[in-house]
Amino acid sequence: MTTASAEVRARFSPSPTGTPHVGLIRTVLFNWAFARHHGGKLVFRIEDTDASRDSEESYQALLDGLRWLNLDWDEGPEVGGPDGPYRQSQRGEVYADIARRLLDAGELYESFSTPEEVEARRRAAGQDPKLGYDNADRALTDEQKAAFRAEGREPVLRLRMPDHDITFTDLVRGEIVFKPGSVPDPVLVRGNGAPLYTLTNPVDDALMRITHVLRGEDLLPSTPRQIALYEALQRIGVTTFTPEFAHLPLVRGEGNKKLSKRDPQSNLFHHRDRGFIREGMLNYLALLGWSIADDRDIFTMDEMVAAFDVSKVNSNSARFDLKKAEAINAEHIRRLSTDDFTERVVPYLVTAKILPDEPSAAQLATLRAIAPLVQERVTVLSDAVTMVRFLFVPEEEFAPEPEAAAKNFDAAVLDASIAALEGVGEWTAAAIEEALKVALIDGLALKPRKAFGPVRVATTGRTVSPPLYESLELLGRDRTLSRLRASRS
RNA sequence: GGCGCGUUGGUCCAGCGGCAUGGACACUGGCCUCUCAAGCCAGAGACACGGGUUCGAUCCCCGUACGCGUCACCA
Repeated sequence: MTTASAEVRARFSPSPTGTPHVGLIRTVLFNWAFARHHGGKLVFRIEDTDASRDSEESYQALLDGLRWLNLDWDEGPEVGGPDGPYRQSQRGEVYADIARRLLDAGELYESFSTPEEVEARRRAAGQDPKLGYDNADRALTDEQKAAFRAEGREPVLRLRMPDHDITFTDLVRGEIVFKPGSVPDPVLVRGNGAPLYTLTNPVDDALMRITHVLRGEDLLPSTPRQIALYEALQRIGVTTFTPEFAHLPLVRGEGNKKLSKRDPQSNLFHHRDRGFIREGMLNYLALLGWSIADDRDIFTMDEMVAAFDVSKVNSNSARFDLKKAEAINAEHIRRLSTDDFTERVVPYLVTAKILPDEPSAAQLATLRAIAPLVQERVTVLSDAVTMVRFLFVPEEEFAPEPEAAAKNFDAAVLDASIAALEGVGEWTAAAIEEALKVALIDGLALKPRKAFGPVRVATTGRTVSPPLYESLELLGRDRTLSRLRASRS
């Protein structure tokens, strides 16, 4: 195994099936941070060799997700590069050529055994059929092959695994050894000539001169056969080195299993739709197997890039914890400027029909005014919907939550509030506060909780709202008074 | 079952030979307070087990248990 050139070249090579999974995005993020940290290149390649599972929608969703997160790549779809095309479905001739050369060199051999035959042989020998292929076709004679062909059988192409230990130093886990015989000769090309992942993935990594492969731990058992292929590719002159490997911890869900694609929490867009912001999502994902310091877990992507060290990645699996993710997200939301927050929250209000598709300048001004008070009260952007609804809802549609009204309405308090607010001169939060305190705390000798509860429910409709005086100022005198009066009828 | 990886509070991440441990989330109590948050203070809570190496092991080695991954003409 010789060393690579100095430039770091990392890659991510997803298969476009389904919707982007947070575990996949975590892996992309680590590759991205690794490449950026080392000033190297990040290659993006699409592994769409299984037409029955891959889809264009999934491919577009992948691009959408990565663009949302601002995870950029140096070579790949849409940006091009020297080693394209970057979709494996368009690289058929590359794989056919290499497979032919490997076969000619004796690295691959034709195998005619069906899975049923392999299983039968295992059973006949008293072995566990789960042991898999038994390498029985390694030494087929030309006559035997001709006989199989005469039966109409099409051979698969298998890689001849070496009979020595395969040892490599995983950047996360250290030295890992696989003994000869523990990995059966894998199929690289189907009977119909179609190349499989087992061929295309290492071949493309070799052709794209990838120096570091950071991927999920679930791929650790497939590493020995890939290293064996690399060694074969070196013997036929396709590449000169074997990349380094780093197997990142799995992302688990509730229970202990790998976070399932069926679980909504695994869906990146589910979180985006709820109002995770990219800064929060990325920060949380980074924590799944890595930490920036022992006393800090809020950071920016610039900080992550500066600090990222793949050898510091934890080797045990991580659990996706929504509560922690939300806490991290909330912290990043609070760090946004008021304008930025306002801008980002608008689409969520539009989706919820709180604002029209084209909000008016007045509506945006109101939103911006309430924004700082909302900003520190949300964990995801969609939380803002219920907090600001009272300011934008058409007056005829406004109605306090029945339960809150039943519990909080108090005729004496509401009457006193109406009288006090009618007398307010300039309609400001400070004046409103003064008037209500004089009337309710001093006048009726009420505890603050008892005093303001009815006013809050009558005007905002809910028992929980942004701070009351500021809310009323923004609501305006007319709507405040009419809602208070309505609560008395 | 074979192969491989892992095991520090409920969860995530630190500590990797020298006082049983530090931070975050969650939880509990308190302060603040017009509600809810935010903020501040306090509290509870962990080194899977057994051997070995060592003056000394959470840390190094071996074993056991448990968990997980993987064993396709999917990726």
